[in-house]
Parts: sequence; structure tokens; C-alpha cells
Amino acid sequence: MKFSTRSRYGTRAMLDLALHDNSSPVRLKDLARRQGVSVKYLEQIIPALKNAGFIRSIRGINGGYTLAKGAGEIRLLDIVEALEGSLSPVDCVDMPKWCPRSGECATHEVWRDVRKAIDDVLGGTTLADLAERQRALSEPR
Amino acid sequence: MKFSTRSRYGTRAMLDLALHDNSSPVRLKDLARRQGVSVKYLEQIIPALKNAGFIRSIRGINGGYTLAKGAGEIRLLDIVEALEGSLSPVDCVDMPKWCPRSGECATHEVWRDVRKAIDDVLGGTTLADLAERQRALSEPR
DNA sequence: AATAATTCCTAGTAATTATATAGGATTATT
DNA sequence: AATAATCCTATATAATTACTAGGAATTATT
Repeated sequence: MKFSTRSRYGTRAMLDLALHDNSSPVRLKDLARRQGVSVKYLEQIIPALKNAGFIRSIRGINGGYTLAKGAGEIRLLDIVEALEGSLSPVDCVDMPKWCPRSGECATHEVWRDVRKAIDDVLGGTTLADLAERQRALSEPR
Repeated sequence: MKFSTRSRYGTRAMLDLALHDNSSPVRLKDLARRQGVSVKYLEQIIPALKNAGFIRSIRGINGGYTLAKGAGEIRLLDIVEALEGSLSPVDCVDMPKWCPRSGECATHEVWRDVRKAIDDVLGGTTLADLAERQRALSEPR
């Protein structure tokens, strides 16, 4: 019941892009250095974010990545699901038929509740919210 | 981000024991048949529940398992953690030092919120609640 | 005392997933 | 033409998952 490093690194990458939004494209090299992840591994994670339509890439020299939408339109739920797959703690939540008991199983209902609770947290937080939290954390006091 | 079969089967096993509480000890054979799991696999899951103090075993012929406490005193959170380990979606939630960034990382806060949401659902549901839900589901209407 | 039915314990194993690394192809600026 | 970036595909390794197997220990019944 852990998120994979893909989700952790990928979410941090999205946050990094959000914080550098209104500047020139962010090079993978810089992103990797700031986040403490290898370029090669990030390179493998990024396509999922691109396919999901969250980021745009610019190739060639002076290339890099930028957000493809406003940070306020991207929910953390979407990011993590793009990287991790469904966040249902058991398969019967997404596919009731997957388990023949699901219709008459009380645990099924609880797993559904768990899923909803995760949805509410991650679905209620946008990348803009996350960036704001980050700025608050980094702010000198 | 899935529960293991240990958690799914183990929780169902606990529910089964709760539903057969005030009768003679439940044999693993019967439990396994009703839940559609092999005896051998359940045999491997059960010790975690016993070590956690949730069930009691009676050895020898006519042996089996019973709950060791009232169903109302056992939270699903405790059961799943006994079977699954910590439900924190990332290690930095339990061990902030595990990631050097945790003190200044906004994602850390969100992962903490996710953990809390799961805690609230699973910590707010006892085995007695689950059994009641199950009875309601099985009830003829 | 023997038998049978149960839990208990330890080890093994095949498949999958996680976490990367490697090498080179493609693209665009200068 | 050179350079610096993204893109694509393959490979490696370690850990985890989901079991299975075999037999030892225990206890009620006969």
C-alpha cells in the first residue's frame, strides 16, 4: 500500500514545473538535479505525464518542459493516477465483476469508502494548491 | 497502491470469525471454503492476526479459531496494518527523516493528508460495524 | 494407547513489479 | 556542422507477491 517512486518523483516534477511556470522551459537536467533523481529515470516517468496532457515538451537545444494547462486545472488525483494507475485499494472497487462476491460483501463497501477518501483528498487539491503550499513552506519568516 | 491479498483475505477471515462468534471455534478448513481461499495460504496469513492479539486458536481435534476480543474493539485499521504494514502511502509520512526534503516539501504534507483520510475511514470502522453491514447485505428483503 | 483431525512451523518457488541504467535516434538552435 | 536537448527501446537486478509443500506438534475420541 505504497505509492511507487514514479508517483513521488512525478508529482515532485509537476510541482517543480508549476513553480517555474512563467519562465523558459525547464530542462530535464535541471529538474533532475533539483529533485535529486537521475535524468534517466525521470526520462522514463515523463512520458506518462505528457500522454495525459499535463505537460508539453520542446525538443532540440533550449528545449525542456512546461505545463500544458493552468496549474489550477490539474488535480493531484489525475497526476497520481496517470503515474500509478487506479488508486482503488482493491480491484473490485473499479470492477465489481472482478470478484464474484462483491455484490454481497461488506468489505467491498469499506474498500469503496477508502477509495473515496483518497479521491477526496487528492481530487480536492490542484497543482496550484500544491505550489502555494510549497511557497508558504519556502517563505522566510 | 493496492492492498495485498493478505489484507483482503485476512479481513474477510476476521469478518467470518465475527459472524460465527458465539458458536464453536471456526476450523480453518471451513473458513477457507467459505471465503474461497486455500487452507495453505490462509494458514500463512492467520499468524499475523494471532500475534496482533485479535484471534485465539484452539489446537487439536475440534480445534479452530475464535475472536480474542469483542468485535467492537477491533478496528479495521488495526487488522489491515497487522497484515499489510503501515498504510502510509510514502515512507516519509512515518519517518520524516527518511527523506531529507520532508521538512520543506509540500508533497509530504499531501501524503500525510492521504494517510489521515485512510486512517479516518479504517480507524472509524470496527469489526462489529463490518459484521453489521454484512448482515444487512445478506438480509432477505 | 492408537487414531484422526486439527493447528503450527519452516522452507521453497514462480511470476510479477519496482527501480532503475544504457545506448543511440531524433530534433532544433546556433 | 556542432551542440544540446528530448525521445525511444531494451536490459538488469532486486524485491515483493502469492502461493505451495511437507511434516511436526497438539488434543479429543475411541
